[in-house]
Amino acid sequence: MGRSPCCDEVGLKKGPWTAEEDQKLVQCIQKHGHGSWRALPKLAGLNRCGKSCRLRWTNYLRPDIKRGKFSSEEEQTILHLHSILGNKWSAIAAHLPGRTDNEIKNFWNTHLKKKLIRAGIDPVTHRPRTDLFATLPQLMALASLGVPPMDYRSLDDQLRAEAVQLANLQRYLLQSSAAINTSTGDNDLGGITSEMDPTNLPNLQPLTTMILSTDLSRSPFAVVDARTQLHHLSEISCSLEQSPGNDATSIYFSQGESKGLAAPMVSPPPSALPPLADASMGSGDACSSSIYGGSVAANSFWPEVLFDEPLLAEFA
DNA sequence: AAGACTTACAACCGCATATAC
DNA sequence: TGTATATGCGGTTGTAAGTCT
Repeated sequence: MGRSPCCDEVGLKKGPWTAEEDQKLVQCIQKHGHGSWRALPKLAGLNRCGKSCRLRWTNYLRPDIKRGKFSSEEEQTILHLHSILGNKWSAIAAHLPGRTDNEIKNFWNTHLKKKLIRAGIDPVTHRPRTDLFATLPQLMALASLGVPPMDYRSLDDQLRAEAVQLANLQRYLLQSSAAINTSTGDNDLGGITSEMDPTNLPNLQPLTTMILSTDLSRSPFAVVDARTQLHHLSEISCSLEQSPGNDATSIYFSQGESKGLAAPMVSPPPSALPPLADASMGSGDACSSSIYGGSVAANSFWPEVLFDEPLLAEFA
């Protein structure tokens, strides 16, 4: 075991390759192949280590490398494969002819990762970012009305109750946002308390408690998704566009049903709820849809990732 | 025009695994 | 079977080019 001593040799050149070095390397590989990368530099007359030569060849000089911008199809493929394989760049590259793992990795780090983050999606899990939700208790502290008793007799009951609470929270946050927009134009929720009519605020204390105590790892994705979606609402500074049916509860239950959860028995009247966030702000259906190429259920926040069974088996 | 900042990507580093002896 | 070496991989860095102020 241990590290290769291949690059420990002193006096070897590092840094960018010159055209002359490239030419030497290409000619040597065309003539002798690359049976041993360690032996190759000497053979080619290069003052480089074998590792550097291998990298230069595989990432840049190989004749079958496809250069230029990634097509939208390639982008979709990378997103899809990354959702399954994670940062297995070489495995992803194997499904994209002509693209190197290094190139895909760079494309991911400079474009796709940022795109997902802007959309409120965790680039690691490909799920809505739950870390954003960490600040919700502070928001919740703004709504400090009475606490009604809640009796969670079963998980389903708990989920239903939570859905109602989430819907209330959504309404509250949207009201907050609207109040801020009209009064100050500011998006800082820290200043909303005096702007709000307390009689319109839902009772949010049970949800605060639930947020702090719930084990998210055992919660259905739907709960996490709905919570995250609601958190995004706290960041709204743009105008809110009417979009019937996109309330928290419908999101919650459309996801819940897809995960095999019980159908809802309680649902707030959609007409009573304000609309969901404007897609242009970088969260919600439209944005996710544009990222994932349209594989988004009509009334759900999160796109259904289409897992490729043979591929999964391959990497199981 | 120039400095600050951002973006893109080539290249390096070090760890993990495969292979040779 | 154990150890040394070679190779591959993923994370990170350095820097040139582009953009903004």
